[in-house]
Amino acid sequence: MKSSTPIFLRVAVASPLPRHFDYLPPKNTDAGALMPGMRLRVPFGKREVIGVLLETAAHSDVPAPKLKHAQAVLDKATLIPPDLLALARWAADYYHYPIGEVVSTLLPPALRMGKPGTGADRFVWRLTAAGAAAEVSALKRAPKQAALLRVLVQYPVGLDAKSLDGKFAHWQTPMRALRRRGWVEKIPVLPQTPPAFPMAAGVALNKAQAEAAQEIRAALGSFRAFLLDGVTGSGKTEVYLEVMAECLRRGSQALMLVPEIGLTPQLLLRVRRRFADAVVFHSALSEGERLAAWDAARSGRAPVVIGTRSAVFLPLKHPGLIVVDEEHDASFKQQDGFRYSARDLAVVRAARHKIPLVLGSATPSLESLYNSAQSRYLHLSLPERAGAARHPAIQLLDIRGQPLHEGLSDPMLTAIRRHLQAEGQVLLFLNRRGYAPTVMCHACGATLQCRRCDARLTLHTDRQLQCHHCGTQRPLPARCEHCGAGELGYFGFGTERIERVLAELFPNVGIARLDRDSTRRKGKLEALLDGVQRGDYQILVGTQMLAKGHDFPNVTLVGILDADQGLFGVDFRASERMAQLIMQVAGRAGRAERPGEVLVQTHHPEHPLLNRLVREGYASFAAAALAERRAAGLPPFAAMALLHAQAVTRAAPMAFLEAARRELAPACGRQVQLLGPAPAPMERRAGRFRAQLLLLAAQRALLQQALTTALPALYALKQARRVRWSLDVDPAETF
DNA sequence: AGCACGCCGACT
DNA sequence: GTCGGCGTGCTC
Repeated sequence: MKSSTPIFLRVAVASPLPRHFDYLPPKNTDAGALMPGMRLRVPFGKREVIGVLLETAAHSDVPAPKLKHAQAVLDKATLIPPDLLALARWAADYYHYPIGEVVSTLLPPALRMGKPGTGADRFVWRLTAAGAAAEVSALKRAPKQAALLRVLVQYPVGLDAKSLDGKFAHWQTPMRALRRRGWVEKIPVLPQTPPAFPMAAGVALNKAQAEAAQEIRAALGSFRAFLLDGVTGSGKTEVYLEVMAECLRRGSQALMLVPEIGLTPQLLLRVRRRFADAVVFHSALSEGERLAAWDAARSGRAPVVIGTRSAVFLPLKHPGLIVVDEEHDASFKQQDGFRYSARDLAVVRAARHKIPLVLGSATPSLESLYNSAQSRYLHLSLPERAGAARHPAIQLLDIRGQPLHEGLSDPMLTAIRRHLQAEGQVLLFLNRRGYAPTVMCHACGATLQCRRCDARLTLHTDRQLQCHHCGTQRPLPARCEHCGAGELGYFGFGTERIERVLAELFPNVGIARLDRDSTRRKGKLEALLDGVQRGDYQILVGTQMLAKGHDFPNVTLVGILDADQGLFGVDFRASERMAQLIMQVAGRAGRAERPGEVLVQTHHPEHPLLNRLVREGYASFAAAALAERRAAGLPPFAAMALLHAQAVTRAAPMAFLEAARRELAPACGRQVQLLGPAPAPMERRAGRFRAQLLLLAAQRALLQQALTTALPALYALKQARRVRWSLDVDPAETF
């Protein structure tokens, strides 16, 4: 039946334009069958692109002559479920990012490019009563139909497309013929609540774990956010698994988000051991694997999905629970393009689904601690370590004026010897890879600089100079490029240098170095970790790679070689990061019955925050750090946004931001502070000059309002054309 | 983003 | 004489 009222399609088109585009329905299409979340092929300028239908509307603001017809509908049913589409629209608003790009990031690449959704379980074909009674001999002149009929007879419940593909080369045409005869019917399969996912029994929980699990379990079926706070080894994972199991028993799916580096074989093994059908989702999957995982989540076939940041956008047929493990981890925040926080979106998503959310961490972000204090989250603590191990004692080593042997103080070396003699393993943490971060000419004092960045080059043991900011490499020159003298000295320490020194000091001890360089080759990380477990190595030297995800049960001494880096960073979150890193690394020690020892080398043993951390623990540190944030009017006590610009010329970013400030100022009023513009602390990076403008407001709504008001004008600025600019709402780093 | 149009420099 | 540099404009 044709309707006389025109229908307009609001379509999200992947383009950097912050709006949707209106179209007329495709010709010869029943517009009533168009559902939000379907993909459309639409003409866009001079080309054809894939768009996603956001909604249909009875009117359009676009002048009629401009409106074009969509070309075709690519999906028979809604591809992106309405709840997810709504989340995308919310996120596009919140992050002030173009809706087309946001919707595009929801889709796995295969679907983005217009390939058909797998749809394997959406329809089955089965014989009708007439078909079952039919004589195959009546199909003598249609052997393909006859063969198909013989197959279908064996499957009274029907076969889906995937099964048919496996049994029959070109079944579509004969199948259509059989349907015309009325012998076969095509039935949509309503993905029913998965009746019983196979699930192994869990381990017995201790009292604190059981209580935490009980609190969360009781919230299933409603929205409630929990901050599950427990030191390394306190058994957060068992609590997650227990609640996930209950979620599955109720026929719902559980989504678990983990940091990029946290998706370790160890964790996967634990999850898979409990839930054999758990599906993994991360950006390293192939196109086909991503599509399969996406579809498994969407159809409800996947009881558990475990994935990194982007998994927060997976469609879920029966959402029941979201878990964010290591919620403080920086990798939940996308750092380019659509700069969303998967952790924050998980909270929003759980609230919209009316399901519980669990944020877990041994070192919660100050944001989450603040939200707990405000009673927005329920704070659950797992106080002690599971098993017998005690929390390791942390001790500061004052290295001011102390002799250092290539970065290692006497007390540190003594402790290393002592623990090695006691047959313990030693873990040394230094968040700087390479051999030496500075190469300086002894004759003229010039340092070797990256040509594309305002940064010094790091020397590596292969005598290559590497820029850790843009990745460029060049060989170490024989003489100074400035004065021609051949007196280049190497200053500072990286993991490679520490490794070499230790090899000289402890010639008979196995040393493993774990950093991005030593684990670049596939399988190398696993091999090193296996070696550590087997006891091939007694000393581990490494970067933050050591802090995350891996257990080192025989490590009894943890040495943090340089705690000072984080104390005076330019970013207001530097001390929070350093505290989290120290606690995470410290947590690697003493997993077994042996108590661990943690030594922290510092030039600032009297630093108040560092002292709080070491003497009283992370919670005390966090309270002090939060008090500082409050006094300074910084997040989480204020809402922040960062307007960032970069260009090959020095002037363009500043010119754009000056103009942006003029546009923003009236919208900001006195309630929203504008700070800057100012060149970024490292102004030039990878050949581009960078600058930024900071927006700060006591109330988030005011900040959002100012951005919403002024942003269209920013897109229209002529200075915008000369730069690459981006807006970062809730920036994780202020550069 | 992509794609086209448009106006000024060094080459088959 | 043209090929092509990137400034400018536009996408329902």
